[in-house]
Amino acid sequence: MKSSNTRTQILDTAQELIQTVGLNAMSYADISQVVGVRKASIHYYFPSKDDLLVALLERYSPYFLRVVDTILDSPESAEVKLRRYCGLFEATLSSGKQDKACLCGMLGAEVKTLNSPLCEQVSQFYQENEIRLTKLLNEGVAGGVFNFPGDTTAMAQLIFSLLEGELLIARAYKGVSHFRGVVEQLVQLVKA
Amino acid sequence: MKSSNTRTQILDTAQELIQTVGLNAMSYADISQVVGVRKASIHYYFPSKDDLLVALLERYSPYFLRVVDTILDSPESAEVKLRRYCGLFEATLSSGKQDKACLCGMLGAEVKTLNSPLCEQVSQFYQENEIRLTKLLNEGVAGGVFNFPGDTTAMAQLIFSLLEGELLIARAYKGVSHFRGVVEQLVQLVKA
DNA sequence: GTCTATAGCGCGATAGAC
DNA sequence: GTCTATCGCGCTATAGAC
Repeated sequence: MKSSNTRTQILDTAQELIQTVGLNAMSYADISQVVGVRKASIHYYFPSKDDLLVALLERYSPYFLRVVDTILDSPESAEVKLRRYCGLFEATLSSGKQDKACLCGMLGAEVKTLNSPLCEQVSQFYQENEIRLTKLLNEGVAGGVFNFPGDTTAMAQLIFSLLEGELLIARAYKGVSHFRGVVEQLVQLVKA
Repeated sequence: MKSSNTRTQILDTAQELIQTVGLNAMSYADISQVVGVRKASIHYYFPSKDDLLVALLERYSPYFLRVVDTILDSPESAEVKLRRYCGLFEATLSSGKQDKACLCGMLGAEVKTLNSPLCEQVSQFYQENEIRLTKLLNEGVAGGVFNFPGDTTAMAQLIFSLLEGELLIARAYKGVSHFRGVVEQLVQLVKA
């Protein structure tokens, strides 16, 4: 269908814009210009901006987590899995014309301007990532690949915050090279 | 002077608002309501929003870095210094009515909407923090308090990204307890 | 489904009285 | 310095023709 294609284009464009400039700096007019339809057409698919954002998160979060699950289920070593997980974030950073952050990282900054169901969706995304990272770390520790002090849950939280923060810092500061250096340091830490 | 007092109130309010909802969600009207003067009066002190933001950064960055320097110059152990540095971020999170992020962390998310002199000020802040963290880590390693693989520069970048990211995550997710858990994990990592 | 047209509001910013 | 008043713009959103 042509209609669902427009819908997808709107979602894709909105996501890219939010990941670049943030939710509060993105407008229907911006989307309109990229997709090539009028603002009113966007309202046909997503009556309010909240509707658009809900649809965006309902698409983004399961997709991202499914990719993570694929990594976790792969036959690679825990170290490779961790590198691939970090690679998802690096790919986000350097895809597109401008450096992008994680969708939910951007929304984390703007979280106090969201209504509560949306907050819930964002924090749910964080939680699901931490759960998967914990599982990954547990595997690595059990297999003798990883060895670090403290507990895996706290370490998973540390890694997730680090990646989300690093995406924002790298955008303003040194770009991908900064990101890669930090990931390498992280891998050293867990292997030690 | 009464005038400079109003100016300070405007800066304080603007900073708190940006650290809570972000630059693009904050308006002169919002500041006006808190300070109790009209929008036009704010334009008297800061003709444009950029002027306000420049003044804000010129006040925030040196102040924050001076506090960091005080910590570095104290006679404490490297571990205590690191904990106190992290404590600066925790204090930011839980001061005020709502959870706040670091000013430059918020601006990092919105960096693609800033003009280049402002970007420069933000990335300068990141750099100065990383420099001081590197120094702190070097001290700890030299004194035998810290022991971790990899190099201190990358570790400093990791810690800074972690703290900036954690402020954003904790605001949406589990608040101060999440933050404290991650800091504790970090301290374990560097001491190992 | 997509369009034109427009309502209604909040924004940053300025002019000029006091 | 602070005010009232106002301009011009961009925003979200809606109504109604095609």
